[in-house]
Amino acid sequence: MEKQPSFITQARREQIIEATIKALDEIGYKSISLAKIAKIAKVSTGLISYHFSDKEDVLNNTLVYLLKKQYDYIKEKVDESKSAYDQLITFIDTSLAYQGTHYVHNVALIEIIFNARTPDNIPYYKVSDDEEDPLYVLLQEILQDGQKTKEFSTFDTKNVSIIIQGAIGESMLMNQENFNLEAYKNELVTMVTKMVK
Amino acid sequence: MEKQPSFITQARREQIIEATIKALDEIGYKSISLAKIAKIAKVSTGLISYHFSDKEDVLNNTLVYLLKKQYDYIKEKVDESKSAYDQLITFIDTSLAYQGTHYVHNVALIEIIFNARTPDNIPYYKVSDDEEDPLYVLLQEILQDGQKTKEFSTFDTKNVSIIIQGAIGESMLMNQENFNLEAYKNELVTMVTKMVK
DNA sequence: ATTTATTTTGATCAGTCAATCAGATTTTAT
DNA sequence: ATAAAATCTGATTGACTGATCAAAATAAAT
Repeated sequence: MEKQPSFITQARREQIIEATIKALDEIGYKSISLAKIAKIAKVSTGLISYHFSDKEDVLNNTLVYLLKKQYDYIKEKVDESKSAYDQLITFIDTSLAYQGTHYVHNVALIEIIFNARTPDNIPYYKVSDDEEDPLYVLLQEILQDGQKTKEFSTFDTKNVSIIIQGAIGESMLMNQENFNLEAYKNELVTMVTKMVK
Repeated sequence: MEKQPSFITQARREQIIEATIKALDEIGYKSISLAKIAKIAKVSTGLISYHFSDKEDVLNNTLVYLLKKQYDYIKEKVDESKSAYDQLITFIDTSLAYQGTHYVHNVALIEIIFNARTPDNIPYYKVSDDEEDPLYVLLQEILQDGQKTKEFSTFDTKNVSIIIQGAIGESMLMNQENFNLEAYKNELVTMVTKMVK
């Protein structure tokens, strides 16, 4: 039986993870150092090594933390809707809204996904599979449900998931000044409706 | 008047840039070093410094090189089509095809865009504007043309450009094994047709 | 053939950083 | 109160890397 980590350990780990997120936003993956994380978290560098096996372990845990937060946020909202169509719109709305409300988290997510590599040196963005990624699974399930209930027409749910996720993801990369998130949301909802109905 | 770089200089610079692309694919932006680039290019580290001001200069020139290659490839094909609709389909086809034929170039492009930062530490992916990016401009022009000639319905060309570019870009990140690029291309063309017609 | 300019090498230097660890501090158990 | 365990610090170490530069090799000019 595994021993539960103490509350102090849990709190420290979260504190270090939050500092890592902030550091990723400020200086990026390439320049991040344990010293920088320690400074933001206001702890010593040694403490990071005490709570994590190494730097990679810190970043892996930060990635898991970020993915879970994002998924939980979206999943909770989607579950409030009943029809497949409403769920689909909620999925889009919430995904886009998350970018506004959790901007720094999104930046950190991008920084890790496009830099972290598996032990055999394969980048995460090449690994991340639409069959593993819970958000992809959720979106595909919504589309499949809609086809079952005849709300949606016939199309390949996997490919349409990729189109929608791509359209959502692309807006993350938009320059905030020249970009009207609300207008984009409306346009995307209109277009997705044309696609699936 | 500026002196033209000699042929040797031009050839060496391209050799180093091609080695950089290969290195980015192999070990990624984070781990890339002048020593690694030098090893792949089969030259000494000092030679890189002789032809480029610093490491950042190497990567900036590699980015420009990659963007130009991609744009030229797509632009040439698009210009062969006449109607706006044909151009739009060609744009999608060619963009997706480029990923297949120039896979390593695409990986290198991703590695740089999501890591390189401006002197004031702003990531390129936050800078890259749909108003500057030639590919975005090209796509928006196609959409605007189609609206002028009544081939397309009314919609916001900027936002729809983002949707289409997102759908194209997302497929770059797909695991090659479980992903049928040809089927995706067909689905995307179908969906984009529904969107713009 | 000789001088001058260009190109290339690889050793060296200075700086950075991840990881370690001996010892200090705090918490928990007895 | 005391011992044991857990938590934390910050200096140190060893490895790595970008950039420099003196000297060598090559090419071009005279």
